[in-house]
Amino acid sequence: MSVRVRFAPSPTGKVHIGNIRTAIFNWLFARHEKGEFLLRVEDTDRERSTQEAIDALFACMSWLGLDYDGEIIYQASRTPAHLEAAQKLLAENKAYYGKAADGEKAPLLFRIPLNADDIPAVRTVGPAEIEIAPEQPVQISAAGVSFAIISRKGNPTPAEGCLAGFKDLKVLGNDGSCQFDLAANWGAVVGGQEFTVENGVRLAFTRREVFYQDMIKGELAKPLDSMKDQVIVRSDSTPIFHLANVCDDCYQNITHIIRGDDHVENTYRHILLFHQLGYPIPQYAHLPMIVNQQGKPYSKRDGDAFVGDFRSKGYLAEALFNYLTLLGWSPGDDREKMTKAEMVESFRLERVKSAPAQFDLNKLQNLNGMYIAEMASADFLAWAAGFAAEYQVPADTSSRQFADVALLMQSRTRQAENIREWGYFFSDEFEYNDKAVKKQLGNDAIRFGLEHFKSALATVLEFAPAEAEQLIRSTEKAVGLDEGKLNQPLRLAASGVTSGADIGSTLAMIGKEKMTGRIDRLLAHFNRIIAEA
RNA sequence: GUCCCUAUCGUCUAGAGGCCUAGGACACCGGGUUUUCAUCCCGGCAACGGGGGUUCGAAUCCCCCUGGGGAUGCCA
Repeated sequence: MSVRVRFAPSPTGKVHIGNIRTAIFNWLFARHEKGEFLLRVEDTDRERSTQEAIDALFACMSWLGLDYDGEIIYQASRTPAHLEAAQKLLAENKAYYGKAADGEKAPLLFRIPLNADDIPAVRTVGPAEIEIAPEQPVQISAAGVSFAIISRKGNPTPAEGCLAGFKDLKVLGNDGSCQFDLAANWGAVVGGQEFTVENGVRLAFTRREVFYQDMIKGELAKPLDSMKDQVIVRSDSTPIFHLANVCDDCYQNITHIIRGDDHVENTYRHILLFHQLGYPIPQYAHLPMIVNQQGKPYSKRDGDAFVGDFRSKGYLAEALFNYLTLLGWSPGDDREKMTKAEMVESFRLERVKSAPAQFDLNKLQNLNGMYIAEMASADFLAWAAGFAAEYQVPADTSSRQFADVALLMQSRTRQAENIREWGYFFSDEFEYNDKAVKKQLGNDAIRFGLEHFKSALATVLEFAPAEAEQLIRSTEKAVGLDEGKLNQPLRLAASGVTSGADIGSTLAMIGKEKMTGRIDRLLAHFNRIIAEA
């Protein structure tokens, strides 16, 4: 059967970096296996699901190039089917009504199958014994067995498990005598009778467990006696996530479920649900979580964890996609910057790590810079133009001048925020780095050189990069300065700061007239800060 | 509290008993190129959490501890 995976977000907030990483891994796996990548919107939480969140989700997915196959399924529209499945389980005695709270309808519970031995995903571990606190009576009913274990510190701690987990349970007393034999009372208990057993010190039974092979984590298992029957239909008759999720996975013929680590505990129950519903059990792969730069799980407070924010901060989709892929996965060799095609080709779930990965903005920025550096000029221009206003660059972004500046600065742009530093090309309004001004202009010869350069400027006709640089050299020579000594002072005059593109191009781009004014302005500024000091 | 998962440089990772005096990348620090800056090149700093085993040999296997994460809902 060909691979079918799904991404099933619930649109209750903006898509988060961890969610989209799950989508990416599903997508990568599907494309690698030449299978299908389906999208299911789990909007059953009517209170918190919003259209806005759904729109944002689509926007993020298409931005990242996560194309999906087939029709989108909206889970809320399938509620009748979920309820129908619940009724079927009830009719087959695979579910039962629990206790109703005051004035409410009873919720429907999924029963961990009593005949679990017949299920391939369940295996017998062997005899087991649990020490229990004798002061706490053991309660036995169709809903399960409840008792109190003794914690490491010796305190009685409440515990309970489903009936199926204790099929041949014997409650043993202090003298080793059997206080209660479940097998002997099986019919009565299943029939609804409740038993309370006092003074038990030990539970003896055959332990069985649900197990499966996780494609990332390896073999995982959970004892039946640690599982509880789970509500699948609420008192208000709405289906619960577990039911809806499993039903829809059946409906969509999902073959591989790739999701976050936080779902491993649910998996055992889901496996049983698949089985009881009469569907084949899919393969599972649980992805490690992504933690923030403090090493903590992302929470609502980590505002910058929303995918859309990365876009608006100027991260390229390719860079973010590439970076996220590297969080918890590597191709097994030294490649890091990879094309989508390369990632699809090398992607193996088996190579996904199993421990949480910490998000590193530095590395993302570096990768982003690499992607920016190789953008086609036209693309870079369009991208940069989109951020000019936001970063107060007073330029007509369709102008020739803007294009020249952008291309000159492309190789030193790692994030959109760097565009803020282009302002001096377009406006005389910029701040000086005073520390640098003091350092660079403290020398009389330098200030003289600047004056000299200014006058020389008036005499030149051509002021292209090469000529500008030539003029600096000849000025230095004329006033007796070593070569290069005028570079930084002129850069300060031009931009107020000490770093930028090459000096000739920078001056030429600003132009003769403006440079003349800016040299005067720098000199005046220097005199002012010296006077103040 | 209980159950489960997990643990290599600050960070992302390579490593599946000898190829490891542990490799790459980011960050950081030097040096070179660029008469500035960035790119680029060269170099440096820096890790197997601790303790027990198993083995001729352990980052790799087992156990314990510690740290981190998850789960313990009529949330998803």
